[in-house]
Amino acid sequence: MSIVVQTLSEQIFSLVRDRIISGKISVDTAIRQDALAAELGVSKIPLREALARLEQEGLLLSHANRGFFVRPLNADEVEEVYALRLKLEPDAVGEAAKLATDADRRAARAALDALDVAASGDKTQVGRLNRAFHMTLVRPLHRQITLQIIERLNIISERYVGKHLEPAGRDDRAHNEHLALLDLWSAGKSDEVSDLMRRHIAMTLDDLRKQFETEKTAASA
Amino acid sequence: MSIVVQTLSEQIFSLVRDRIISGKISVDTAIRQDALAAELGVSKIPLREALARLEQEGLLLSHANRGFFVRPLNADEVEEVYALRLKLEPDAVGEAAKLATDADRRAARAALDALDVAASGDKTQVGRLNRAFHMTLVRPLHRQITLQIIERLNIISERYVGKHLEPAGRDDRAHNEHLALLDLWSAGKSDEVSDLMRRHIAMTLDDLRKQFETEKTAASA
DNA sequence: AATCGTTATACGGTATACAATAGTCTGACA
DNA sequence: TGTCAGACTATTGTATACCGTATAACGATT
Repeated sequence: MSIVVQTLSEQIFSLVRDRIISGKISVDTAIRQDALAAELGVSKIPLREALARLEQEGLLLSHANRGFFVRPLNADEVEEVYALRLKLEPDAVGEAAKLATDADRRAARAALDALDVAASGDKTQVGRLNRAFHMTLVRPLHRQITLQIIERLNIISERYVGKHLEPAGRDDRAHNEHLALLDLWSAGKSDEVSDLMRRHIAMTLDDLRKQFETEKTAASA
Repeated sequence: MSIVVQTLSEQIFSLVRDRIISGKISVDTAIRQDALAAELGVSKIPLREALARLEQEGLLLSHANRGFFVRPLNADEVEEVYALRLKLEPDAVGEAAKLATDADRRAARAALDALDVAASGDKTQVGRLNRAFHMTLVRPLHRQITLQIIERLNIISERYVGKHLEPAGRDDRAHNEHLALLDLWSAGKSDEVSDLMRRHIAMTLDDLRKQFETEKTAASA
């Protein structure tokens, strides 16, 4: 167990990232740097470093001399992000299943348990823990860039899921799928887990599409 | 033509990125922040923002209180990056071929011309212009995240290519492949250009593999 | 030789200042 | 009444000076 020192900039990065994901920061107005820095009790240097990182990560946009804005959501990007996930994540999870150690399997199990706990309790954590679970299925691959990209795609997905899918029965289905995924994965059934992951992602995309559709018709009504 | 204001931080980002790509910055020693800032005639604030971005981009690594290091190259990462490119780039180029406008085609042509000029002149620009050409083939897709990811993968690739492949006859082959790519792409032959791109990437990977092999045996001799 | 202090260097961060720019407000003028 | 120039304001982006501290290098000690 290696201890990891985190700089302020890195802590702020995660903190602001989570605020963006959970929709706590307005999309239309620039982030007030002085105000946010004061609120967090830091100076603007580590804050701006974190914001620069977040722009690189695709969560923020910056206009010179106007500041940083949360990247707006739109239906096209959903298609894009899920298309990318479908290309990368199922294969990665399948390969990772072959490489997973006992410790990896325990970690995945633990992540799923934590997700279940949150699902029947602190809903605000569901998104984060869902992502964490997904990532444990990829991590044994030990491919840093692949991992980073998949994590980034999961983060963006989470913004859409959190915003548009207030689960109704969805919870249950996700839970069952996750359980099945974990079983196949733990058994090293590479192809099967790969297939299931493909379907798992595709179904979420489908839910999002439908939701976007109803929201659009509702808006035009 | 929209004018774009660039902050210092963004300029430094590109500048340092190019230095990393071209191997001008040592891999083993931390980047001396005040020295580099002084050399560039800026303060450490925009410099550190740029370095934070570059870490997010996967070109640097930071250890708290020790600073930023150039990410070391290794054979495993080559496999990883090219595997990712093969999954994303051929399809993207194929799709983009369908969507390209006349202006897009002119831009691609121009990018290839610029690359050819550099290939028989200022070799130091070949890497950058090669990447620029590749990106013109993807750009009409208008998928920002896909584009960013592919560009990032191309940048990482460039480090390896620049470091390990001193072209001998390779130049010619690349030129011919690029020309064929551009023709198919401009003709909107989606599947064909996709296939050729797959082969184009695979061949470069193959060259890199061989080179790594000979370098390894040479080192152990 | 290995371990343990000591010291120097550079990093991460704060506080403060300031020029440049974008947005806003105001008032004159058509 | 509408609009347009110009003044005013707020905030960004950058610089400068400074501090505490982690890390590494070095030397002393056993």
